[in-house]
Amino acid sequence: MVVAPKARAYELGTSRYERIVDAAAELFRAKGYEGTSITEIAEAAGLTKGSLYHYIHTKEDLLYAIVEEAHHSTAALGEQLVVSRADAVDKLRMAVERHLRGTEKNLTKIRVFYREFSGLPHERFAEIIARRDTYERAIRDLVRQGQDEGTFAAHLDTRLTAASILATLNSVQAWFRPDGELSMTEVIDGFTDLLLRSVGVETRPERLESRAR
Amino acid sequence: MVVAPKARAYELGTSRYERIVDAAAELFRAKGYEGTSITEIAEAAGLTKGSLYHYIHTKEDLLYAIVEEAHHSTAALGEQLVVSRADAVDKLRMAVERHLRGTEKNLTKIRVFYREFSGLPHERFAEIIARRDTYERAIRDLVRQGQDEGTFAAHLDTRLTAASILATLNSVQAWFRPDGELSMTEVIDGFTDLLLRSVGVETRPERLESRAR
Amino acid sequence: MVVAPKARAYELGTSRYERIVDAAAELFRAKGYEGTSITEIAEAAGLTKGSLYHYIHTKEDLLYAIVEEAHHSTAALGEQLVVSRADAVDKLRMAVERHLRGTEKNLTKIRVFYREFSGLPHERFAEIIARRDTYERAIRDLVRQGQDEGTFAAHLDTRLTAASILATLNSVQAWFRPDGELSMTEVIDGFTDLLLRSVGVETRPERLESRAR
Amino acid sequence: MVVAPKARAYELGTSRYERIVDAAAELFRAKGYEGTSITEIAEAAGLTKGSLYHYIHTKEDLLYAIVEEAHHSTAALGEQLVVSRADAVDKLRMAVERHLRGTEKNLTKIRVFYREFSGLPHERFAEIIARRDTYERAIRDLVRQGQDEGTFAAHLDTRLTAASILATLNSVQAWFRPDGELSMTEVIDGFTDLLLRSVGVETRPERLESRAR
DNA sequence: CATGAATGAGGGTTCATTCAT
DNA sequence: CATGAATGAACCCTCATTCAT
Repeated sequence: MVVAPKARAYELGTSRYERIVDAAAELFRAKGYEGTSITEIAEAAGLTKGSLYHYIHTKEDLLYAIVEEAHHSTAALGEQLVVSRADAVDKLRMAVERHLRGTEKNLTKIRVFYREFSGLPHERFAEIIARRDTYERAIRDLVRQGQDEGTFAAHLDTRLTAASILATLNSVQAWFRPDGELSMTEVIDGFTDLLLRSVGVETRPERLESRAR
Repeated sequence: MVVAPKARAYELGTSRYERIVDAAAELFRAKGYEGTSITEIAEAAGLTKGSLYHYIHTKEDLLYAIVEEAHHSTAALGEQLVVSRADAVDKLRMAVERHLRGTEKNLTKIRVFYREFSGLPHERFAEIIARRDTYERAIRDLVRQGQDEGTFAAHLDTRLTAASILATLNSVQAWFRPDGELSMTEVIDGFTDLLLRSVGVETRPERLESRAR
Repeated sequence: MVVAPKARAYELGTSRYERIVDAAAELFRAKGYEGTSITEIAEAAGLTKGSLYHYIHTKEDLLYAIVEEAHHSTAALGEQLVVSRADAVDKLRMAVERHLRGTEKNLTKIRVFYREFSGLPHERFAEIIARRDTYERAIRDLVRQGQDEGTFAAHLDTRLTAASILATLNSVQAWFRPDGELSMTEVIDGFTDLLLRSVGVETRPERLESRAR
Repeated sequence: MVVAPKARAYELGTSRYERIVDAAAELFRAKGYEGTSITEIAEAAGLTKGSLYHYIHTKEDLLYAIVEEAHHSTAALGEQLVVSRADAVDKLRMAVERHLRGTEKNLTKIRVFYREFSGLPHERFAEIIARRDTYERAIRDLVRQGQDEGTFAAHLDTRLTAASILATLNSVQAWFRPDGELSMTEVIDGFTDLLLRSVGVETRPERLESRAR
């Protein structure tokens, strides 16, 4: 029933509402949705439990808001791939780059999403699945385009290939740390290299002799 | 504290205890650990709530039992890779085959594991992470071995490469359906092909012209 | 409803039933009646929970049996005081001696009694109170007898005096340890001395100058 | 862990929190701690079970609060005896008076204390024992002082004498009734008389002939 | 807007007791 | 006699949500 956050919440820059959502995201990531109590969220956001309900209708609203924000970027990416005129190789490069930059930007919320999305109520869950399918289809189309253009191996099964690409990209949220040893740029370069080669595109020939692992 | 299931449970073929664990696994997969009540598990297993406690000490025990079973096969795989004398290409084939056959065999429990493992208490969680690290290291060693043998591209970063391989293999539990369009054999073949090529091994040259997607 | 232990239980020397009651007494003393589970009692007596019920009808039966044994000696003592022809001073000596020897002999069960008797169901509780009142009346009569004989101070309130005597005697179960520094003989001597003097009987005149504390 | 009642509870005169503690004390006295359910306490205090938990963290907290209040007065008494300059006879008079006035004032809570203190968790129990030991030592010192001053019989064992005094004083909670035949003043006078004489102090000589039982 | 109080449904767990084998 | 299995009632506690002030 209650879907949208209350009106006024969107208006201010870093509004109280955003502070609440961010606090909830951090807690949900660390302790899970069910493992986090409304009281904890209120405390983390600097209000009391009662006051919190001036900004939300339901605990689930918070989860929805987080999931929504987590998907904003990815959702757009699928559409861009479809309308783009680039060749498949460039599209794949673009997909890796944008997908992982999105991951970098919304890391916490995306991690919450991966942790909790299977617990979402049916309607929400279906919505998510639908978006994911759209995105996956865009990747499949990309593979087929590459095969048509002759740059991707012709024998590839598009479903498996898309699954492999998405699995690799989606896995990053689980282990990437902003202050870790690997920068996101390195991840993007490395994965682009691996994924292109996996579909049969010769890449980085110049480095093949010169560089070590 | 209480970790082991009560003794007698293990003895019979498909004992009552196993029925309970299976029922719990199915429910946890569908509704999540927190979303499943002890009463539901008891009903699904054909007992009353009180009777259930003859077989378990705690709801968490059930989750542990499931997670444990989910990991039995994978844990062994890592060690086998380390001691094997095969070359890196064969090892990678073996890893894909065994990993995914394990996924096929314990599908429900592995799905529960992926859904719930981030909510495990610290000690358990650390244990899981340790096992995963061991496995990941085995894969990294495999990649390095391939580079040493000259069959894998020398420029690969072993961490990213291992991450990509594992991401691909681990993703299967999320979408594979025993009665789906793709058989596990097809998945194994397709992923072996993609992963070998991603690390720079020329594969299936004969099919490159002949077969379509 | 169920009051008596099952018939056969009484027959053997140190029967299984007695072992059970003793085990229960020790546990009740240490953990309380409510804090002790039937399973623990069964284990301590070397049977399983199910088997235990061949010897008892109810957990409460065990408590009753313990309380009963705890009172056997004291109950008799009251009657003996009433029928005795001794003078009040000797009667008081006798009461202290017998009461505390009874405490020494049934220490564990008496401690259980003092710990749990206020939780007994009404009927049982009333029974206990009745016995206690009888005993107390015997002590009051003793005091009055002493006053009539001219050996006890005439101004004493018999109720308060009896209360004080009983309080002193009943307190021993709480702190006496068979392996402690004080032997029961020393306790008996010390309390006899104190109580006699409290009622106005000159005692131990010979030691008054010679001995230190 | 959680020991203190929630903050606001202390502020008002007869606050809701106090009403709850009083209700719990009355129930614990009548039915025992284990025998009283949280629901009953809530009902007796005029709230629902859920609301009760705004004021307490745990059922045990209620018991602690009661035990604490029960000990406030007695704890102080021990210290006063130690620092007092009075002679032993006056100190004993003071001890009886103050101890029993404390009993009178906190009768219900003290009765709960005596009924339940053996079931307290170790840490709490040890705390109580420590306080009791301190108090007992103060009484022993009082006896020794009396012996040094020459007013108490020299041969008394201080441990037994203190035990007897405390047993007498502590027994009052078990049978004293505010609306009973004996007033607390009478109890105090009677016990003072008995206890003084028990330690060898001649008392009430004038009444010896004049008054009857 | 803010909040402390109140609620009620539900959850996991314990345990004395019964009973078929 | 012995026992493992089963039961069901009760218990303590948590928590999202509502509401009067």
